[in-house]
Amino acid sequence: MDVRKFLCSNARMAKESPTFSPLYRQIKSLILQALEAGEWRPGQVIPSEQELALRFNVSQGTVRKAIDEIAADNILVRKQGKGTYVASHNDPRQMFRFLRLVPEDGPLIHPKSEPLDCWRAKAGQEAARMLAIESGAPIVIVRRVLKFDAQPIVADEIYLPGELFQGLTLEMLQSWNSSLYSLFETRFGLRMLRAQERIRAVAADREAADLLQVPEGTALLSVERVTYTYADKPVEWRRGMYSTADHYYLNDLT
Amino acid sequence: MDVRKFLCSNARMAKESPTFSPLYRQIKSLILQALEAGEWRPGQVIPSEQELALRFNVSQGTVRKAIDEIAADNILVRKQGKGTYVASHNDPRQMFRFLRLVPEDGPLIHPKSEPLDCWRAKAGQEAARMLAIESGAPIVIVRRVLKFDAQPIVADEIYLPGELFQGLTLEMLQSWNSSLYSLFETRFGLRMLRAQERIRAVAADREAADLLQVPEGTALLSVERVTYTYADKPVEWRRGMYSTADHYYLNDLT
DNA sequence: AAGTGGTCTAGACCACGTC
DNA sequence: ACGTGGTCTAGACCACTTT
Repeated sequence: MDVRKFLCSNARMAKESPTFSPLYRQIKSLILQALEAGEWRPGQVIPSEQELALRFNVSQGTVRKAIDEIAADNILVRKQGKGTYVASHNDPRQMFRFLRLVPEDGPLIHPKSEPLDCWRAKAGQEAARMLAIESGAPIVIVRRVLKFDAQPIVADEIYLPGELFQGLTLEMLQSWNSSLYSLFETRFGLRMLRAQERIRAVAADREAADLLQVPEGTALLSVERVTYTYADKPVEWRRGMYSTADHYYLNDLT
Repeated sequence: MDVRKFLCSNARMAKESPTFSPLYRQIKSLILQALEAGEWRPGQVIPSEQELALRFNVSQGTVRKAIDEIAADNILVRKQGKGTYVASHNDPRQMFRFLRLVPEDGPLIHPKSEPLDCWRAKAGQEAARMLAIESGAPIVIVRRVLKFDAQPIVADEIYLPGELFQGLTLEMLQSWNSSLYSLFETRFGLRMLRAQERIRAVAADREAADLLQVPEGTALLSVERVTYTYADKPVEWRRGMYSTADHYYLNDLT
Protein backbone atom coordinates (compact mmCIF):
# COMPACT_ATOMS: atom_id res chain seq x y z
CA MET A 1 0.00 0.00 0.00
CA ASP A 2 1.32 3.38 -0.97
CA VAL A 3 0.56 6.05 1.61
CA ARG A 4 2.72 8.71 0.06
CA LYS A 5 -0.32 10.17 -1.60
CA PHE A 6 -1.99 10.64 1.78
CA LEU A 7 0.96 12.58 3.07
CA CYS A 8 1.09 14.88 0.10
CA SER A 9 -2.58 15.74 0.20
CA ASN A 10 -2.42 16.08 3.94
CA ALA A 11 0.72 18.14 3.87
CA ARG A 12 -0.76 20.53 1.41
CA MET A 13 -3.91 21.07 3.42
CA ALA A 14 -2.03 21.24 6.71
CA LYS A 15 -2.71 24.86 7.39
CA GLU A 16 -6.40 24.63 6.70
CA SER A 17 -7.02 21.16 8.15
CA PRO A 18 -6.61 20.04 11.74
CA THR A 19 -6.61 16.39 10.66
CA PHE A 20 -3.09 16.52 9.26
CA SER A 21 -0.71 13.95 10.63
CA PRO A 22 2.87 13.24 9.59
CA LEU A 23 3.73 10.21 7.52
CA TYR A 24 5.21 8.23 10.39
CA ARG A 25 1.97 8.56 12.35
CA GLN A 26 0.00 7.26 9.40
CA ILE A 27 2.39 4.31 9.27
CA LYS A 28 1.99 3.88 13.03
CA SER A 29 -1.75 3.77 12.58
CA LEU A 30 -1.48 1.21 9.79
CA ILE A 31 0.76 -1.01 11.90
CA LEU A 32 -1.68 -0.75 14.83
CA GLN A 33 -4.52 -1.70 12.49
CA ALA A 34 -2.60 -4.77 11.37
CA LEU A 35 -1.95 -5.68 15.02
CA GLU A 36 -5.60 -5.21 15.94
CA ALA A 37 -6.64 -7.35 12.98
CA GLY A 38 -4.38 -10.10 14.32
CA GLU A 39 -2.01 -10.12 11.38
CA TRP A 40 0.82 -10.80 13.83
CA ARG A 41 0.12 -12.65 17.09
CA PRO A 42 1.39 -11.80 20.60
CA GLY A 43 4.87 -13.20 21.12
CA GLN A 44 5.60 -13.37 17.39
CA VAL A 45 8.01 -11.26 15.33
CA ILE A 46 6.62 -8.67 12.98
CA PRO A 47 8.29 -8.10 9.58
CA SER A 48 11.63 -6.30 9.58
CA GLU A 49 11.78 -2.53 9.21
CA GLN A 50 13.06 -2.96 5.67
CA GLU A 51 10.13 -5.18 4.71
CA LEU A 52 7.60 -2.79 6.24
CA ALA A 53 9.29 0.12 4.47
CA LEU A 54 8.81 -1.67 1.14
CA ARG A 55 5.23 -2.63 1.98
CA PHE A 56 4.24 0.92 2.86
CA ASN A 57 6.54 2.47 0.27
CA VAL A 58 8.34 4.77 2.71
CA SER A 59 11.90 4.88 3.96
CA GLN A 60 13.15 2.63 6.74
CA GLY A 61 13.65 5.67 8.97
CA THR A 62 9.97 6.51 8.81
CA VAL A 63 8.96 2.96 9.74
CA ARG A 64 11.50 3.13 12.56
CA LYS A 65 9.92 6.23 14.02
CA ALA A 66 6.46 4.65 13.83
CA ILE A 67 7.67 1.49 15.58
CA ASP A 68 9.52 3.60 18.17
CA GLU A 69 6.24 5.15 19.27
CA ILE A 70 4.40 1.84 19.38
CA ALA A 71 7.24 0.31 21.38
CA ALA A 72 7.08 3.27 23.79
CA ASP A 73 3.47 2.25 24.48
CA ASN A 74 4.63 -1.30 25.32
CA ILE A 75 2.69 -2.75 22.42
CA LEU A 76 5.79 -3.85 20.51
CA VAL A 77 9.14 -4.92 21.92
CA ARG A 78 12.40 -4.39 20.04
CA LYS A 79 15.18 -6.97 20.33
CA GLN A 80 18.44 -6.01 18.72
CA GLY A 81 19.73 -8.58 16.30
CA LYS A 82 16.47 -10.58 16.42
CA GLY A 83 13.58 -8.41 15.36
CA THR A 84 10.52 -6.60 16.70
CA TYR A 85 8.01 -8.67 18.67
CA VAL A 86 4.37 -8.24 19.58
CA ALA A 87 4.27 -7.78 23.36
CA SER A 88 2.43 -10.51 25.24
CA HIS A 89 1.08 -10.86 28.75
CA ASN A 90 2.41 -14.41 28.58
CA ASP A 91 5.88 -12.91 28.81
CA PRO A 92 6.94 -13.24 32.47
CA ARG A 93 8.25 -9.67 32.45
CA GLN A 94 4.91 -8.28 31.29
CA MET A 95 2.84 -10.56 33.48
CA PHE A 96 2.05 -8.22 36.36
CA ARG A 97 2.82 -5.06 34.44
CA PHE A 98 -0.18 -3.17 35.84
CA LEU A 99 0.20 -4.25 39.48
CA ARG A 100 1.92 -1.49 41.42
CA LEU A 101 1.77 -3.18 44.82
CA VAL A 102 5.14 -4.20 46.28
CA PRO A 103 6.12 -5.73 49.63
CA GLU A 104 7.41 -3.37 52.31
CA ASP A 105 10.43 -5.59 52.92
CA GLY A 106 11.72 -8.58 51.12
CA PRO A 107 11.95 -9.48 47.46
CA LEU A 108 9.47 -8.77 44.68
CA ILE A 109 7.36 -11.91 44.83
CA HIS A 110 4.91 -12.67 42.04
CA PRO A 111 1.48 -12.95 43.62
CA LYS A 112 -0.81 -15.93 43.13
CA SER A 113 -4.37 -15.44 41.93
CA GLU A 114 -7.19 -17.42 43.60
CA PRO A 115 -10.51 -17.07 41.77
CA LEU A 116 -13.54 -17.37 44.06
CA ASP A 117 -16.63 -16.82 41.93
CA CYS A 118 -17.61 -16.20 38.34
CA TRP A 119 -21.16 -15.42 37.31
CA ARG A 120 -23.18 -13.60 34.68
CA ALA A 121 -25.38 -10.55 35.26
CA LYS A 122 -26.76 -7.45 33.59
CA ALA A 123 -24.74 -4.26 33.61
CA GLY A 124 -25.85 -1.66 36.12
CA GLN A 125 -25.53 2.08 35.52
CA GLU A 126 -21.97 2.36 36.76
CA ALA A 127 -20.58 -0.77 35.09
CA ALA A 128 -22.25 0.22 31.83
CA ARG A 129 -20.71 3.66 31.90
CA MET A 130 -17.25 2.36 32.72
CA LEU A 131 -17.35 -0.33 30.03
CA ALA A 132 -19.08 1.91 27.46
CA ILE A 133 -21.89 -0.60 26.93
CA GLU A 134 -25.66 -0.42 27.22
CA SER A 135 -27.15 -0.47 30.67
CA GLY A 136 -28.60 -3.96 31.06
CA ALA A 137 -26.17 -5.55 28.60
CA PRO A 138 -24.74 -8.92 29.70
CA ILE A 139 -21.60 -8.81 31.83
CA VAL A 140 -19.42 -11.34 33.62
CA ILE A 141 -18.41 -10.74 37.22
CA VAL A 142 -15.36 -12.38 38.76
CA ARG A 143 -14.31 -12.29 42.38
CA ARG A 144 -10.85 -13.34 43.40
CA VAL A 145 -8.08 -12.90 45.95
CA LEU A 146 -4.44 -12.17 45.26
CA LYS A 147 -1.97 -13.75 47.65
CA PHE A 148 1.60 -12.74 48.26
CA ASP A 149 3.41 -15.69 49.77
CA ALA A 150 0.13 -17.29 51.00
CA GLN A 151 -1.03 -13.99 52.57
CA PRO A 152 -4.26 -12.54 51.12
CA ILE A 153 -3.45 -8.94 50.16
CA VAL A 154 -5.85 -7.96 47.39
CA ALA A 155 -9.59 -8.68 47.01
CA ASP A 156 -10.78 -7.97 43.48
CA GLU A 157 -14.20 -7.70 41.90
CA ILE A 158 -13.91 -7.69 38.11
CA TYR A 159 -16.58 -6.68 35.58
CA LEU A 160 -16.23 -7.80 31.96
CA PRO A 161 -18.44 -7.24 28.89
CA GLY A 162 -20.32 -10.52 28.41
CA GLU A 163 -20.13 -10.28 24.66
CA LEU A 164 -16.34 -10.45 24.66
CA PHE A 165 -16.00 -13.09 27.36
CA GLN A 166 -18.41 -15.80 26.30
CA GLY A 167 -17.39 -19.13 27.77
CA LEU A 168 -15.47 -17.73 30.73
CA THR A 169 -16.03 -19.99 33.72
CA LEU A 170 -14.74 -20.35 37.24
CA GLU A 171 -13.11 -23.66 36.29
CA MET A 172 -11.24 -21.99 33.45
CA LEU A 173 -9.99 -19.30 35.83
CA GLN A 174 -8.96 -21.79 38.49
CA SER A 175 -7.09 -24.06 36.11
CA TRP A 176 -5.12 -21.17 34.62
CA ASN A 177 -1.90 -20.88 36.53
CA SER A 178 -0.72 -17.57 35.14
CA SER A 179 -1.94 -13.98 35.14
CA LEU A 180 -5.51 -13.01 34.33
CA TYR A 181 -4.50 -10.85 31.38
CA SER A 182 -2.50 -13.73 29.98
CA LEU A 183 -5.73 -15.76 30.02
CA PHE A 184 -7.68 -12.93 28.39
CA GLU A 185 -5.08 -12.67 25.65
CA THR A 186 -4.73 -16.37 25.01
CA ARG A 187 -8.35 -17.50 25.27
CA PHE A 188 -10.28 -14.42 24.22
CA GLY A 189 -7.83 -12.65 21.94
CA LEU A 190 -8.00 -9.48 24.00
CA ARG A 191 -4.82 -7.51 24.60
CA MET A 192 -4.85 -5.17 27.60
CA LEU A 193 -2.82 -2.18 26.47
CA ARG A 194 -3.27 0.53 29.08
CA ALA A 195 -5.26 1.24 32.21
CA GLN A 196 -6.33 4.07 34.46
CA GLU A 197 -6.65 3.70 38.23
CA ARG A 198 -8.59 5.80 40.73
CA ILE A 199 -7.39 5.33 44.26
CA ARG A 200 -9.13 6.09 47.53
CA ALA A 201 -8.80 5.12 51.17
CA VAL A 202 -11.83 3.32 52.59
CA ALA A 203 -12.77 1.37 55.70
CA ALA A 204 -12.95 -2.40 55.21
CA ASP A 205 -16.51 -3.67 54.97
CA ARG A 206 -17.40 -7.11 56.30
CA GLU A 207 -16.69 -8.93 53.06
CA ALA A 208 -13.29 -7.37 52.38
CA ALA A 209 -12.29 -7.80 56.02
CA ASP A 210 -13.08 -11.51 55.85
CA LEU A 211 -11.24 -12.06 52.59
CA LEU A 212 -8.15 -10.14 53.66
CA GLN A 213 -8.22 -11.41 57.24
CA VAL A 214 -8.17 -7.97 58.82
CA PRO A 215 -10.57 -6.39 61.34
CA GLU A 216 -13.68 -4.76 59.93
CA GLY A 217 -13.10 -1.03 59.55
CA THR A 218 -9.39 -1.36 58.78
CA ALA A 219 -8.19 1.31 56.34
CA LEU A 220 -7.76 -0.21 52.87
CA LEU A 221 -6.81 1.12 49.47
CA SER A 222 -9.72 1.06 47.05
CA VAL A 223 -8.24 0.81 43.56
CA GLU A 224 -10.67 1.14 40.68
CA ARG A 225 -9.23 0.26 37.32
CA VAL A 226 -10.54 0.59 33.78
CA THR A 227 -8.45 -1.29 31.24
CA TYR A 228 -8.38 -0.53 27.55
CA THR A 229 -7.51 -2.46 24.40
CA TYR A 230 -6.93 -1.14 20.87
CA ALA A 231 -8.66 2.10 19.89
CA ASP A 232 -9.05 2.95 23.60
CA LYS A 233 -11.94 0.55 23.92
CA PRO A 234 -12.62 -0.28 27.61
CA VAL A 235 -12.80 -4.03 28.21
CA GLU A 236 -12.46 -4.40 31.96
CA TRP A 237 -13.59 -2.59 35.05
CA ARG A 238 -12.43 -3.75 38.44
CA ARG A 239 -12.27 -2.65 42.01
CA GLY A 240 -9.55 -3.99 44.24
CA MET A 241 -9.26 -3.69 48.00
CA TYR A 242 -5.57 -3.60 48.94
CA SER A 243 -4.34 -4.40 52.41
CA THR A 244 -1.40 -2.04 52.92
CA ALA A 245 -0.07 -3.12 56.29
CA ASP A 246 2.95 -4.88 54.77
CA HIS A 247 2.75 -3.63 51.19
CA TYR A 248 2.53 -0.29 49.44
CA TYR A 249 1.42 1.07 46.11
CA LEU A 250 4.49 2.38 44.26
CA ASN A 251 4.18 5.15 41.71
CA ASP A 252 6.85 6.96 39.73
CA LEU A 253 6.13 10.57 38.84
CA THR A 254 7.85 12.11 35.87
CA MET B 1 34.26 20.37 22.88
CA ASP B 2 34.81 17.47 20.54
CA VAL B 3 33.35 14.27 21.87
CA ARG B 4 33.91 12.25 18.75
CA LYS B 5 37.02 10.82 20.32
CA PHE B 6 34.97 9.47 23.21
CA LEU B 7 32.68 7.65 20.86
CA CYS B 8 35.47 6.06 18.91
CA SER B 9 37.32 4.82 21.94
CA ASN B 10 34.08 3.72 23.48
CA ALA B 11 32.88 2.09 20.33
CA ARG B 12 36.05 0.11 20.00
CA MET B 13 35.89 -1.18 23.53
CA ALA B 14 32.16 -1.82 23.35
CA LYS B 15 32.39 -5.56 23.50
CA GLU B 16 34.79 -5.62 26.39
CA SER B 17 33.40 -2.66 28.33
CA PRO B 18 29.96 -2.33 29.88
CA THR B 19 30.42 1.45 30.16
CA PHE B 20 29.90 2.07 26.46
CA SER B 21 27.22 4.55 25.56
CA PRO B 22 26.24 5.88 22.15
CA LEU B 23 27.21 9.36 21.07
CA TYR B 24 23.76 10.86 21.54
CA ARG B 25 23.74 9.74 25.17
CA GLN B 26 27.09 11.37 25.75
CA ILE B 27 25.64 14.56 24.26
CA LYS B 28 22.57 14.16 26.46
CA SER B 29 24.83 13.89 29.46
CA LEU B 30 26.77 17.00 28.46
CA ILE B 31 23.57 18.99 27.99
CA LEU B 32 22.32 17.83 31.41
CA GLN B 33 25.62 18.88 32.94
CA ALA B 34 25.25 22.33 31.42
CA LEU B 35 21.69 22.54 32.77
CA GLU B 36 22.80 21.43 36.22
CA ALA B 37 25.60 24.01 36.16
CA GLY B 38 22.97 26.67 35.46
CA GLU B 39 24.29 27.61 32.04
CA TRP B 40 20.68 28.11 30.92
CA ARG B 41 18.00 29.12 33.44
CA PRO B 42 14.48 27.72 33.84
CA GLY B 43 12.11 29.38 31.40
CA GLN B 44 14.92 30.44 29.05
CA VAL B 45 15.74 29.12 25.57
CA ILE B 46 18.76 26.91 25.11
CA PRO B 47 20.90 27.26 21.96
CA SER B 48 19.46 25.92 18.71
CA GLU B 49 20.16 22.36 17.63
CA GLN B 50 22.50 23.66 14.95
CA GLU B 51 24.54 25.67 17.47
CA LEU B 52 24.78 22.73 19.85
CA ALA B 53 25.80 20.47 16.97
CA LEU B 54 28.66 22.84 16.17
CA ARG B 55 29.63 23.16 19.82
CA PHE B 56 29.81 19.41 20.36
CA ASN B 57 31.06 18.72 16.85
CA VAL B 58 28.35 16.21 15.98
CA SER B 59 25.50 16.27 13.49
CA GLN B 60 22.23 18.03 14.19
CA GLY B 61 20.42 14.67 14.19
CA THR B 62 22.51 13.45 17.09
CA VAL B 63 21.78 16.57 19.13
CA ARG B 64 18.11 16.14 18.24
CA LYS B 65 18.02 12.63 19.64
CA ALA B 66 19.72 13.78 22.84
CA ILE B 67 17.24 16.63 23.29
CA ASP B 68 14.34 14.28 22.49
CA GLU B 69 15.24 12.13 25.48
CA ILE B 70 15.67 15.10 27.81
CA ALA B 71 12.34 16.52 26.66
CA ALA B 72 10.72 13.12 27.29
CA ASP B 73 11.82 13.52 30.93
CA ASN B 74 10.08 16.92 31.09
CA ILE B 75 13.37 18.71 31.68
CA LEU B 76 13.30 20.56 28.37
CA VAL B 77 10.29 21.71 26.36
CA ARG B 78 10.32 22.00 22.57
CA LYS B 79 8.38 24.79 20.88
CA GLN B 80 8.24 24.60 17.12
CA GLY B 81 9.43 27.74 15.43
CA LYS B 82 10.66 29.27 18.69
CA GLY B 83 13.28 27.02 20.22
CA THR B 84 13.87 24.61 23.09
CA TYR B 85 13.19 25.89 26.60
CA VAL B 86 14.28 24.83 30.06
CA ALA B 87 11.15 23.57 31.84
CA SER B 88 10.14 25.59 34.89
CA HIS B 89 7.79 25.02 37.80
CA ASN B 90 6.82 28.66 37.35
CA ASP B 91 5.05 27.59 34.19
CA PRO B 92 1.35 27.26 35.11
CA ARG B 93 1.14 23.97 33.22
CA GLN B 94 3.99 22.46 35.23
CA MET B 95 2.89 23.93 38.52
CA PHE B 96 1.14 20.96 40.06
CA ARG B 97 2.78 18.41 37.82
CA PHE B 98 3.33 15.89 40.63
CA LEU B 99 -0.09 16.20 42.29
CA ARG B 100 -2.27 13.32 41.17
CA LEU B 101 -5.31 14.21 43.27
CA VAL B 102 -8.39 15.30 41.32
CA PRO B 103 -11.93 16.19 42.41
CA GLU B 104 -14.58 13.48 42.09
CA ASP B 105 -16.92 15.89 40.32
CA GLY B 106 -16.41 19.34 38.99
CA PRO B 107 -13.53 21.02 37.25
CA LEU B 108 -9.79 20.63 37.88
CA ILE B 109 -9.24 23.39 40.42
CA HIS B 110 -5.71 24.40 41.34
CA PRO B 111 -5.35 23.92 45.09
CA LYS B 112 -4.14 26.62 47.43
CA SER B 113 -1.23 25.95 49.79
CA GLU B 114 -1.45 27.18 53.41
CA PRO B 115 1.84 26.83 55.29
CA LEU B 116 1.40 26.23 59.03
CA ASP B 117 4.87 25.77 60.51
CA CYS B 118 8.50 25.82 59.48
CA TRP B 119 11.27 24.85 61.84
CA ARG B 120 14.77 23.40 61.90
CA ALA B 121 15.76 20.04 63.39
CA LYS B 122 18.28 17.23 63.10
CA ALA B 123 17.63 14.38 60.70
CA GLY B 124 16.36 11.18 62.28
CA GLN B 125 17.18 7.73 60.94
CA GLU B 126 14.34 7.63 58.43
CA ALA B 127 14.67 11.19 57.11
CA ALA B 128 18.44 10.72 56.77
CA ARG B 129 18.00 7.55 54.75
CA MET B 130 15.36 9.07 52.48
CA LEU B 131 17.38 12.25 51.86
CA ALA B 132 20.71 10.40 51.60
CA ILE B 133 22.31 12.60 54.28
CA GLU B 134 23.99 11.90 57.60
CA SER B 135 21.81 11.02 60.53
CA GLY B 136 21.79 14.15 62.71
CA ALA B 137 22.45 16.51 59.80
CA PRO B 138 20.37 19.72 59.82
CA ILE B 139 16.98 19.57 58.16
CA VAL B 140 14.03 21.91 57.70
CA ILE B 141 10.52 20.68 58.44
CA VAL B 142 7.45 22.32 56.94
CA ARG B 143 3.85 21.58 57.77
CA ARG B 144 1.09 22.80 55.54
CA VAL B 145 -2.44 22.17 54.32
CA LEU B 146 -3.62 22.06 50.72
CA LYS B 147 -7.12 23.39 50.13
CA PHE B 148 -9.34 22.74 47.16
CA ASP B 149 -11.90 25.48 46.98
CA ALA B 150 -11.47 26.35 50.69
CA GLN B 151 -11.81 22.68 51.73
CA PRO B 152 -8.74 21.18 53.46
CA ILE B 153 -7.91 18.01 51.52
CA VAL B 154 -4.19 17.34 52.02
CA ALA B 155 -2.07 17.67 55.18
CA ASP B 156 1.64 17.59 54.35
CA GLU B 157 4.77 17.25 56.45
CA ILE B 158 7.84 18.09 54.39
CA TYR B 159 11.49 17.32 55.21
CA LEU B 160 14.26 19.21 53.43
CA PRO B 161 18.06 19.06 53.72
CA GLY B 162 19.02 22.11 55.80
CA GLU B 163 22.16 22.71 53.79
CA LEU B 164 20.22 23.33 50.60
CA PHE B 165 17.42 25.37 52.18
CA GLN B 166 19.21 27.93 54.30
CA GLY B 167 17.05 30.96 54.84
CA LEU B 168 13.70 29.22 54.33
CA THR B 169 11.16 30.71 56.73
CA LEU B 170 7.44 30.45 57.40
CA GLU B 171 7.03 34.06 56.27
CA MET B 172 8.70 33.29 52.95
CA LEU B 173 6.37 30.32 52.46
CA GLN B 174 3.27 32.30 53.40
CA SER B 175 4.07 35.23 51.15
CA TRP B 176 4.71 33.00 48.14
CA ASN B 177 1.46 32.73 46.24
CA SER B 178 2.46 29.95 43.86
CA SER B 179 3.51 26.30 44.12
CA LEU B 180 6.13 25.10 46.57
CA TYR B 181 8.40 23.78 43.84
CA SER B 182 8.22 27.10 42.08
CA LEU B 183 9.59 28.66 45.28
CA PHE B 184 12.32 26.03 45.54
CA GLU B 185 13.34 26.67 41.97
CA THR B 186 13.27 30.45 42.16
CA ARG B 187 14.74 31.03 45.60
CA PHE B 188 17.02 28.03 46.07
CA GLY B 189 17.92 27.10 42.50
CA LEU B 190 16.63 23.57 42.98
CA ARG B 191 14.72 21.93 40.12
CA MET B 192 12.48 19.01 41.09
CA LEU B 193 12.78 16.61 38.18
CA ARG B 194 11.10 13.37 39.23
CA ALA B 195 9.55 11.76 42.27
CA GLN B 196 8.52 8.41 43.65
CA GLU B 197 5.45 7.91 45.80
CA ARG B 198 4.56 5.11 48.20
CA ILE B 199 0.88 4.95 48.98
CA ARG B 200 -0.91 3.30 51.84
CA ALA B 201 -4.30 3.50 53.51
CA VAL B 202 -4.19 4.55 57.16
CA ALA B 203 -6.60 5.65 59.88
CA ALA B 204 -6.56 9.39 60.61
CA ASP B 205 -4.71 10.24 63.82
CA ARG B 206 -5.82 13.17 65.95
CA GLU B 207 -3.64 15.71 64.19
CA ALA B 208 -4.58 14.77 60.64
CA ALA B 209 -8.26 14.52 61.61
CA ASP B 210 -8.18 18.06 63.01
CA LEU B 211 -6.40 19.52 60.00
CA LEU B 212 -8.65 17.82 57.47
CA GLN B 213 -11.81 18.27 59.51
CA VAL B 214 -12.76 14.61 59.48
CA PRO B 215 -13.50 12.24 62.37
CA GLU B 216 -10.50 10.58 63.99
CA GLY B 217 -10.01 7.12 62.52
CA THR B 218 -11.29 8.06 59.06
CA ALA B 219 -9.49 6.14 56.30
CA LEU B 220 -6.94 8.42 54.60
CA LEU B 221 -4.36 7.99 51.88
CA SER B 222 -0.83 8.20 53.20
CA VAL B 223 1.35 9.38 50.33
CA GLU B 224 5.09 9.38 50.96
CA ARG B 225 7.10 11.14 48.32
CA VAL B 226 10.82 11.40 47.64
CA THR B 227 11.68 14.03 45.06
CA TYR B 228 14.90 14.09 43.07
CA THR B 229 16.90 16.74 41.25
CA TYR B 230 19.78 16.28 38.80
CA ALA B 231 21.91 13.14 39.11
CA ASP B 232 19.04 11.47 41.01
CA LYS B 233 19.92 13.39 44.14
CA PRO B 234 17.03 13.30 46.65
CA VAL B 235 16.14 16.79 47.90
CA GLU B 236 12.73 16.39 49.49
CA TRP B 237 10.90 13.83 51.54
CA ARG B 238 7.29 14.39 52.43
CA ARG B 239 4.31 12.57 53.76
CA GLY B 240 0.84 13.72 52.80
CA MET B 241 -2.46 12.65 54.29
CA TYR B 242 -5.13 12.83 51.59
CA SER B 243 -8.81 13.01 52.37
CA THR B 244 -10.45 10.98 49.60
CA ALA B 245 -14.13 11.46 50.31
CA ASP B 246 -14.60 13.88 47.39
CA HIS B 247 -11.28 13.40 45.57
CA TYR B 248 -9.27 10.52 44.22
CA TYR B 249 -5.69 9.78 43.26
CA LEU B 250 -5.53 9.29 39.50
CA ASN B 251 -2.87 7.11 37.93
CA ASP B 252 -2.32 6.11 34.33
CA LEU B 253 -0.74 2.72 33.73
CA THR B 254 1.08 2.09 30.52
C1' DA C 1 13.06 36.92 4.79
C1' DA C 2 15.27 34.48 8.34
C1' DG C 3 15.54 31.24 12.06
C1' DT C 4 13.68 27.57 14.74
C1' DG C 5 12.08 22.82 15.40
C1' DG C 6 9.64 18.77 12.61
C1' DT C 7 9.66 15.40 8.92
C1' DC C 8 11.57 12.43 5.40
C1' DT C 9 15.10 10.35 2.86
C1' DA C 10 19.41 7.62 1.67
C1' DG C 11 23.48 5.58 2.83
C1' DA C 12 27.19 3.97 5.83
C1' DC C 13 28.61 1.52 9.59
C1' DC C 14 28.13 -0.85 14.39
C1' DA C 15 26.22 -4.34 17.75
C1' DC C 16 23.79 -8.44 18.38
C1' DG C 17 21.97 -13.00 17.40
C1' DT C 18 21.70 -17.00 14.37
C1' DC C 19 23.34 -20.08 11.05
C1' DA D 1 28.41 -14.88 6.58
C1' DC D 2 24.01 -12.91 7.01
C1' DG D 3 20.00 -10.44 8.78
C1' DT D 4 18.21 -7.80 12.46
C1' DG D 5 17.77 -3.49 15.03
C1' DG D 6 20.89 0.69 16.68
C1' DT D 7 23.66 4.72 15.59
C1' DC D 8 25.40 8.56 12.92
C1' DT D 9 25.55 11.53 9.13
C1' DA D 10 24.10 14.96 5.45
C1' DG D 11 20.82 17.18 2.92
C1' DA D 12 16.24 18.56 1.48
C1' DC D 13 11.98 20.36 2.50
C1' DC D 14 7.85 21.61 5.65
C1' DA D 15 5.63 24.17 9.57
C1' DC D 16 5.70 27.71 12.91
C1' DT D 17 7.25 32.16 14.81
C1' DT D 18 9.46 36.49 14.68
C1' DT D 19 11.61 40.32 12.28
